[in-house]
Formats: sequence, C-alpha cells, structure tokens
Amino acid sequence: FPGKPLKLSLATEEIATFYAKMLDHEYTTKEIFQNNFFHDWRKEMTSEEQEIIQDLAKCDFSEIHKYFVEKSEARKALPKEEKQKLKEEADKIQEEYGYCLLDGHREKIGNFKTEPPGLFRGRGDHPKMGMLKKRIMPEDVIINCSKDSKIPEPPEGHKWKEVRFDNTVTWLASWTENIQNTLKYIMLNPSSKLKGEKDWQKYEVARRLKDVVHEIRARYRADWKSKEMKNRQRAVALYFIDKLALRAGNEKEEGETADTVGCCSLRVEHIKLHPRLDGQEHVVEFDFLGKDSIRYYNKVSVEKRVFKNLQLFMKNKDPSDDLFDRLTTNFLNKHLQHLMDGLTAKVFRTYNASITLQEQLKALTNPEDNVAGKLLSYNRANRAVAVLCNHQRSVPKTFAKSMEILQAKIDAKKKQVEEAQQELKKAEDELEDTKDAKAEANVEKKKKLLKRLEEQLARLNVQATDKEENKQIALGTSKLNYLDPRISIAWCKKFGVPIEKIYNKTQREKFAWAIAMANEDFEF
DNA sequence: TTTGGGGACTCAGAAATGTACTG
DNA sequence: GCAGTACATTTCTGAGTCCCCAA
Repeated sequence: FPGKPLKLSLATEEIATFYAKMLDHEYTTKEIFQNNFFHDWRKEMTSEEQEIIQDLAKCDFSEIHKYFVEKSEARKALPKEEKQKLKEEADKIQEEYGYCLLDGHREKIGNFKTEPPGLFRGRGDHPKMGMLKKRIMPEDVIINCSKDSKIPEPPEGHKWKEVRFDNTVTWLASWTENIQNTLKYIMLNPSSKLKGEKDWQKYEVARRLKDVVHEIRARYRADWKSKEMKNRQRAVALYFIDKLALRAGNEKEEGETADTVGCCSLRVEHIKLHPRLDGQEHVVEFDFLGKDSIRYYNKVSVEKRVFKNLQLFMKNKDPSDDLFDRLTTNFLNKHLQHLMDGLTAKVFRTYNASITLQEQLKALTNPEDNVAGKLLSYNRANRAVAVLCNHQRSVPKTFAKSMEILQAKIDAKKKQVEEAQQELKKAEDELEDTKDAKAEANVEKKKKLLKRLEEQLARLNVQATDKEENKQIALGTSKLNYLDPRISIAWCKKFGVPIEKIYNKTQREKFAWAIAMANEDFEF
C-alpha cells in the first residue's frame, strides 16, 4: 500500500487475491468492476483496514499477482510423476463425490462441487461485475435425496441448511447465490438416463411441431391483419421467432443484469426499417444484444404486411420504448400451448435448427466424396444452423497465425502442382518423340502424381475456406443443444462415416439414447 | 385477473486443461 | 525423442426459458 507492504487480515487478504489473479483481465480496467469490488472488499475489512485502505487506486496488487503466476508456472513445470499423483487424487475425489444412485443406477453428476468464492464476472456490460461471490458453507446447502438413502454427512462441526426428500425435482443439492439471489443446483451429467430422456422428449416435441408448423404459419400470417393489436404484435413476433430463430425475450429486471433483449423485449431502437435497400424491398435491419450480450445483426427482407405492421408499432414511440408493447412471452406461450400441446417459443429454435441440418445435409452431401469431404459437408450444414441461431465466438487468439501457416502450405502445394504440370508436359513431349512403352508409363505416372497433388491442393483450399468461414462461428452450442442427434447418426450410417468423426467421447455419452435408437432411415 | 417473484431447468461462450502434432 | 505449440475437450458458471403460485 502506497509503496510499502501491508499485512492484511485473512479475509481481506483472500479477497485481495481474487482481484490480483484477474489483473491481466480487461475486467479490472472497468470502473464498475473496480467500484463494485472495492465496495464489497471494504465491507469485509477490519475497521483498521478500512481506515487505511480508502482508495483502490493506491493499492498495488502486483506482488500478489506475481505470486500466483509463479505458482501456476511451478505447477506446470512439475515432473510427470507429481502431475500423475495430482491427477490420481482428483480422480479419487471424482470417484467418491462425482456419482449418485438414482433408481438403483449409478449416475454421473454434472457439477458435484459448489462454486468457490471469487469475483463475479458478468457477461457484457453487467452492473454487478466485480462484486464478491461468497464462500458457500454447509449451512447454505440444501440436500435433496431419498428418505431411505444414506444421507450425506456435513463436514465436521457443520450442518446442512436443510435435508429434504423431494422426488418431483432432479437436483441433488442447492444453495442460493449472493449476487443475483438466485438458486444454484447440483444436477446430473448429460450422459445420465434422466437427462437423456428429457433431451429425447425435447426433440420429440420439435418433431411434432413439424406436423403442424404449416397451419401455425398460416395462422400467424392471417393474424397480421387482426383487429386486436395484441394479436397482431404476437403474430409479427412469432414470425420473427420462426423465421429468424430469435429467442422468446422475457422481461428482465432493470439494473440487475446487462441490457440484453430477445424477440418480445425488442425496443424501437433495435430495428430500422428500409422500404428499399440493396435492391430488396421491405428490409428490416436488426441490431441488438441478445443472450450473453452477443450482438445480433441482420438485414432481412420481410413481407409487406409485416413491414407495415412494424411501422404501425413504432409510430409515436421513443427509441427506448418496447416494440411489442402489448406482448409478453407468457401471452405468446399461452397461445402456442393452445395451438399444440407442449409448444413454446423455444421449440421453434429447436425445430428450425434440426430441420435446417437435415435439409442442408441432404443438399450438400455427395455420396462420391471421401470421408473428409463428407465431413466438410457436415460442418457446412452445422454451420448453417449456427448462423441461423447466431452462435458466435470470439476470434481465436492464434487464428491469424494458423491461417498464415495454412496459406503457406497452400502456396507450397501450388508450386508442386505447377512443377508436376511441367514434368507431365516434358514426359508427353518425350512420348511424342520416342513413342515407346517406357515413356508412356512415365506419362501415366506423372498424370497420377499431378492428379494427387491437385486433389491435395483442393483439399487444402477447402480447409482454408472452412477455417475462414468458421472464424467467428461456434458450432458446439447447436450440436449439443439444438440438433436432433438422430439426424447426424442416420447421416453417418447412410454415408459410412464413423460416428466418432462427428461426436467425441463425451458427446457420444450424452447422445447414447440416440445412438441406440436411430438407424439410417431416421427422418426428423 | 393479471402481475411479480420464486423455482427448476436448458442453453451459452470463455477459460482451463488435456492431447497430439511438429520441427 | 522431446519441447513447444496448436488444437480439442472439459469444466465452469452466468444467462436465458418457462412454469407455478400467491397477492
């Protein structure tokens, strides 16, 4: 502290380490983060510390930071045996606490540890970033198990907040988190029977939507003319949810979270209307932050009636007013429930994602391709879905570099192709002159070589395109949460692609139900 | 009768960790 | 054969959706 070390109380010191560990992160440069942190930090200080430490800017965390950097490096540099030992210890803990017994089956738990204390990191412009996330004590934890089971013992000298026996819910333990005052749960791993069955159900609901979606579309198109403004807004919103795979957009408490929206919570400022744009008519330009503060930007040509309705909804409103001021997700979902049992707004996302994958696979797969080529088609189809759902990622740090390396490979291959072309020419000339069998064989050999090189070049080019197109797109989310795995499994079986090529071990465990179920004829 | 909050679950990208490849 | 790095996988926990219930 101003230039000289200061001995802190244990609690104060621990919180200081939370901040020091994050020094490299952009978070710590933000004023809100600093203010929230300092406010919460001071609350935990002794009165003497409060007296001394009145200004965060005067605190120098660099020594603490350095300590942790060194510690993590020391850990990395540990000899093999030591690392092995650590791993074994972790495995032992996993073995003891990572499983539960459900209906007589041993099932893997998803998150079997409570979250450690630290500084809250919200996504985007979060008003609570930097606040202190407190340590969870046994006294905060509710245990949920069967009456006749062996009830887990709390740590020595502690007791649980509560032990209950509720078999209508799936969680094993829960606690209330102190930042947003919401519940957190210990639940099963996606590979469990329970989660698998729910996953299956989800896709079955989406498949049922397939049967009635045409009627529903006809219905909402008709409702664009509804006399009731509420219904008209609902019909336009549903059109966006269906066509653009937008999320429902529940209302959120202002000031508690980052300012993000979904369909029903869109504000006037989030869209622009262009009667004409780039040769298209009735273009709506969307620009807003969605879940996780991921930007949604899109220009879409819409039906004239939708366009007119939007103009009407925006009339005499401020930019910060709700676009669909008469609409709530509750009202929308009630309507959907009425149209089809189990139908809610999010089902459209699942349905459109899965049907898009199926259609794209049909359109893009060439049975003549080798496995690599087919996988490329698969990734393209997957990508189409990710684009639809707006699943983004930040550009990988090493992207530019690895792209350069790939480009260098392509250039080298090009050169090889050129050389092979010349060699072939030479061989052909020679054959022209000599017309002997040896020269002919040589021509064939050179032809083969050229062909192989050209194929390699083509493959590299495709790889580069694939990489470039994938730069900002995250495929994982749709693969894990939106695409009926049976579509992919059927595709694999039909085209002789090993399932391991598209699903890794964890994913195969999660989709075990589908692997057991789908044959090559499966249709979503 | 809506509205608001609690509760339980799915979905989300970043960060940490593990593995495989390359020079 | 080994270290360093690129890439893949796993973990983590925040951020949504949607239902229910009570005032």
